[in-house]
Amino acid sequence: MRIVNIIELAKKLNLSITTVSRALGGYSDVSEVTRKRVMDFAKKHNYNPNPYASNLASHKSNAVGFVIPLYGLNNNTLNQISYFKFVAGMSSKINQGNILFYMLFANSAKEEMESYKKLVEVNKVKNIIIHNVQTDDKRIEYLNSKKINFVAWGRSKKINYSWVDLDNELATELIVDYLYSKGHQSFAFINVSEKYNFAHLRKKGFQKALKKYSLKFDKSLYQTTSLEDPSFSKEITINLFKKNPELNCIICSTEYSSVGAIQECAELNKKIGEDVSIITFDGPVVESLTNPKLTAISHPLEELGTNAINILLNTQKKKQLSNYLVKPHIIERGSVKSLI
Amino acid sequence: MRIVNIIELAKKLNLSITTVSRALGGYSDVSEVTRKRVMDFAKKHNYNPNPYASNLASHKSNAVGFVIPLYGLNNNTLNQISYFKFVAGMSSKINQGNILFYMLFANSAKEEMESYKKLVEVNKVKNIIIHNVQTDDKRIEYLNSKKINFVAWGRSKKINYSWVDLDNELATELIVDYLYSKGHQSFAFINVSEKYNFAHLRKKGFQKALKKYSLKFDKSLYQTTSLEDPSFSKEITINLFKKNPELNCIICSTEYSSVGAIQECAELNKKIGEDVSIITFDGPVVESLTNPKLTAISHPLEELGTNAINILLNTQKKKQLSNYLVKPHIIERGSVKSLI
DNA sequence: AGATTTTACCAAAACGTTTTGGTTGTCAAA
DNA sequence: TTTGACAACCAAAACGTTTTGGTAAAATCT
Repeated sequence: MRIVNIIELAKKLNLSITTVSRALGGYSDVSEVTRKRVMDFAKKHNYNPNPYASNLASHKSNAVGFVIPLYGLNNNTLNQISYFKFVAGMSSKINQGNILFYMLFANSAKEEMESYKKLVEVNKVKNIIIHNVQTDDKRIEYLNSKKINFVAWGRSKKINYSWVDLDNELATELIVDYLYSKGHQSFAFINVSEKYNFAHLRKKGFQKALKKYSLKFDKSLYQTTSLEDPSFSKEITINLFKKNPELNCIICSTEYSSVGAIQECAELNKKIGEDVSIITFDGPVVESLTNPKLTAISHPLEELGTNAINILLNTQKKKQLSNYLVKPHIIERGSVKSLI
Repeated sequence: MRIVNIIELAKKLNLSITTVSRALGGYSDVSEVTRKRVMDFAKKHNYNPNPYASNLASHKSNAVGFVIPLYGLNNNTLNQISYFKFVAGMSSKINQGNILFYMLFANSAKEEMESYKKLVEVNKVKNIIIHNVQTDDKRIEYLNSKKINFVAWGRSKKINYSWVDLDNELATELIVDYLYSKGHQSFAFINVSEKYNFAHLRKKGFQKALKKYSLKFDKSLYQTTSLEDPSFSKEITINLFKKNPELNCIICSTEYSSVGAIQECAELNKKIGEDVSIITFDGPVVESLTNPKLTAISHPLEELGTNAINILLNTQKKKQLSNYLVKPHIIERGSVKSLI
């Protein structure tokens, strides 16, 4: 006697389909006594409304969409694992609520935009999380035009949307605080091109912290690298040492650049954690696969994902912009030598 | 004048809804002339059948489910990136067809089994891809009892299901072929515990190839390591060199073990590609982040994903078991020295 | 030419929900 | 006692497809 649909459920309960539906849906025109009876009975028989029927009838799906690009910068594994961890952070919320989660992959810019359209027009998704936001982003334009509820992972310079982000400014500030507390007063910073807003913010925090300790911003110790090429950051490291033979401390903005720095230090026979201190933004490689593992500023992608979906589901009801700035902290792994 | 559903489509075409539906569905009771007219018109107006309506009406959902574990062995980044790449391989097929793709995450064994049940009972998914199959797997039992169409990524010892897998036996055979062709006749093999079937097959291929060249299987050169701990494989490497001071060639079954081997070689001042040759199974770390990058046997996860979903969608119609064995090949990156 | 099969089409039912637009009965206010 | 408001319920329509069970006309066979 397995009850599979709302019709059988209503029959057994001696109620109309309408009342059962509205009891389950939390409407106020059902008495509390009846509601409890319905809910208990539904739970007991493990009734789950057919999502296809329910989406069809209600026009709104409680689905969340996410598009992962597999081209350009995002074609590198380290970036992909970021997406993975971010999505994993969303998972518990998705599992709890009865939420459909649609993840699409895009192999080109064109496919990416089409994926968003597919989410909206085919899958009828009303909630979307986007990332790598540009100022004047076409996706935002589109999503607004379709009145889709969305949250961005990362901030562009012009913000008129809900977002979550790492506090990149605080991150570099904490790094400098930490290094200073270990007696370091001179350090190179291998950052990413400032056209990326997160890199801009990291530089800002870096300079702010320097000022705090009355340290000078030395242009020859500040370098930017492309986002993907480790060999390029190796060259940067070579040049840094050439220009500054005394250099004994490097801050890296990406895992790739720290891998490059590690390799060059090995070649120069400089021991990390001894002759040279390296501190970086955390990630899967430097946390366990480099030798030595690197001291890093945390980059809690799961937390970002969790907050993104929380905000998404809240703004769905409240219709009000909201945001969350994740606070990082230092994770010591011994690649920074104390000079005191 | 945007056409959004089949009703408007039929009206504009001066055909019945039935005929439009059947033309699009590829039924034979529609003339070729009409079919072409319908298909062209539908394409021109970017018509996509509402998946909820279509699943509801047809009782068979064209939805595909996939569960990613985030606990135990699968909690390590390198394993997670495997899932990611596998899923990415499925993506183009999913994007093309009007397929709903459900991806769930599980933080415990209990949650994992529940995720499969959720896919089947709540999401009404009829097609599922599973992985890490055990002999006598509870999931298979469950999926069979619910008559769910599924494909496994990987084979257990007892197979009565459709599957895709890397040809692990051929992989180690090709590795030995390659090493032999470079003049190597003695090599260590750091494998994984044979309780994993893929490791068993890799050993089998290894031994088969040894026999081919009349080489002896030297027990002291064959070691197994845990699947996650790089420091452990470092110790194994130490021991290998202790017992076999002449050792100049190592085969690694996982990225972790090759990272361990690399680190130990560095400590012993043995140059890779010169003093010691290393060859491994390919992955994101050894392909670009180690120094040097390692020569490897390809491990095309995307291809596995693509084939898995192809088989899944085919078996849906034909109701016949099927499988696909992906052929690997050597990718030279200079970590193997030629002795000839 | 008449009978049969095949081709090409269609109206209506079905899928399992949600939503709309009610109705009925009870209770308080007039 | 009538009126209005409210609480608690329900029948039927709607959502956009697919499928079922047809029909009429054309083609083929006897």
